[in-house]
Amino acid sequence: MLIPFTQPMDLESTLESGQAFRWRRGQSDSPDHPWFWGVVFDNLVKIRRTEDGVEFFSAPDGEVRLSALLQDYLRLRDDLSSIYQSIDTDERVRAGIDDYTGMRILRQDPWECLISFMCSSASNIPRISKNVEDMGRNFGRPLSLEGQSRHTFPTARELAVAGEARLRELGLGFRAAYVEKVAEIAAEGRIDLFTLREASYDDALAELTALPGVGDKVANCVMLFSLDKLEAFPIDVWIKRALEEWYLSERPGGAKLVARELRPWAQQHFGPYAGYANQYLFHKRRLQGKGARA
DNA sequence: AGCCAGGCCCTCC
DNA sequence: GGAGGGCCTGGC
Repeated sequence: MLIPFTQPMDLESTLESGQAFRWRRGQSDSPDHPWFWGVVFDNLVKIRRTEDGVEFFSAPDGEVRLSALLQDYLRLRDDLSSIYQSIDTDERVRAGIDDYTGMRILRQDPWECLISFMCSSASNIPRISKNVEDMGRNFGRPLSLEGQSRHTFPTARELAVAGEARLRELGLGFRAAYVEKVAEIAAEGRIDLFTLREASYDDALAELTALPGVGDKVANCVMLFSLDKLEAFPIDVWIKRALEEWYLSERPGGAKLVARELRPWAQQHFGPYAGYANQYLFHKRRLQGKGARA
């Protein structure tokens, strides 16, 4: 099915910029319009950009049923031109926008997003992807589309039943205990992530960081990528480097802001779509590498 | 070999 | 309140 869409939409940077960990490139496809395979809300989806829009296939829900959800997931209703206008305050963001025009923040399943970013502590994207995929394969339910097989991301109950020991076997390391605890909390209904979409930024942050293994950085990722908090501003080592070198190194005395002051500064500086600015700066910085200062 | 990764938590001062 | 070390594991 084709979702007609002529506004900027770059699937490659959107799906491969470290927001989500389940997207894989299809093999032997036309290089101009590669298929991306992934799992979205209990559906196996393959998707690609075409001249006219976004084309996709899905199962077990058919394309007609999944179309609205996918538009939602891809945030096709975000008006990128006005967002760009809002965050384009300097040449650094401008360069990111020029390089990755059409990169969008995703609107993911909050549960999968939370557990995925809990797994990101002191890790890296290939390993996080492996952890998430392994959790699905071992504790989720099978999905198939056109002969390809993947698994749903496990529910809170499924992960709670799995337990720390089995999660450690999958290579989650010290994160396994946190995942088990949070899965138990969610399975018992002691936190409802979807209602946090309606909560204020501060309230959502407080609720999330009360969870074991969830600190300021992970909470901001979850809020940005799944809870509609586009002002969220995750500060990891890449963003910290980028801010310090690109924005703060020339401050009087070269005084560096401590981490606690960094986010308020960024949210003030970049405005209500600070999370979009974050994503463009992060993606550009990460692909440049830690040594690049230009 | 030893250090570091897209953090978090706990202990100390 | 904030600096510093420990934590699983894989990769260089």
